[in-house]
Amino acid sequence: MMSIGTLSKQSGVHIETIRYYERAGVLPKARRAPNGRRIYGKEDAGRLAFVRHARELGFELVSVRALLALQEKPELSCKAASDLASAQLSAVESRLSRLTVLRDELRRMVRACKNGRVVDCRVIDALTNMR
Amino acid sequence: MMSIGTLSKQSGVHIETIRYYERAGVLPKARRAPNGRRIYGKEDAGRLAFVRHARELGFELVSVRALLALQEKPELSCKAASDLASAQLSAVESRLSRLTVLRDELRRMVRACKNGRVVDCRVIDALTNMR
DNA sequence: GTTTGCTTCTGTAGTCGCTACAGGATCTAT
DNA sequence: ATAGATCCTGTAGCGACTACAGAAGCAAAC
Repeated sequence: MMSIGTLSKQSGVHIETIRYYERAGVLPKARRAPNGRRIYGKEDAGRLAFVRHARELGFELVSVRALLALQEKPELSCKAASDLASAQLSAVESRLSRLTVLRDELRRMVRACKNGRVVDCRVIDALTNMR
Repeated sequence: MMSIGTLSKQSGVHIETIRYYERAGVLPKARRAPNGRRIYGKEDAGRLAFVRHARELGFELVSVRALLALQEKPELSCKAASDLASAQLSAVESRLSRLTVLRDELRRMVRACKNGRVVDCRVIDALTNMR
């Protein structure tokens, strides 16, 4: 049993974000103490961790909700979960390859600029005369 | 000399985005025809291309504004431009390494889920019992 | 017992980079 | 003259937070 502040410190998730997650429906409506304050148990900490981890993996909140819905019906096939993960995987792979191209271009840009004048600057030049 | 619609088609940038860029100060206030409509020349198309390319490289609009300000003072050293590009480069590199970790984890998750039941599903499990 | 200061509450507004209208004006083509 | 395309401004919406304002409660020092 802990307050929202404790959960926040423990998880590293801002208080406002925890409340936002409740509003957004990825955390259940929190139990309240008689004074109206939210109280959380271990289960809540686990669910918050689940949400955070999914977010870090790039899942959007709609996908997180979908995964949570699956979790609550353990008799179903996990095809849907695996489909979500596959979709996520190809999104990540395409971001990776795009980012690799960008990194190479930025490296070239930085290397080409050895503190000359802006008029000779390859950084700006690279952005201006592209393709 | 062209209309905003033509510039939009030519550049592949939405009309609304072009107007937004003007509002955001990364495109100059457009020249207007007597009827009040925006008209653009080659120079504007070039600047729009600059902005788009910088955005695709992950520069935020504030950085784009900074790069444009540099561009207008060609007598300065290009250290500032190169600093911006270096910052951008390390941001991209850290995103890359994070994404690589995520990709591996997602691959493991997908491989581990061979359409069993949710109760055995490694996708959800991987998100729940992490670290 | 009161004052200080911390935590929490709700509700609303701001962020970034667009995107999508609504409602009106104006252009072009038939 | 009329239809449909294009343009204008202004405002609101998106996602995933983040940041406040103003009120209430709580714990501890004085």
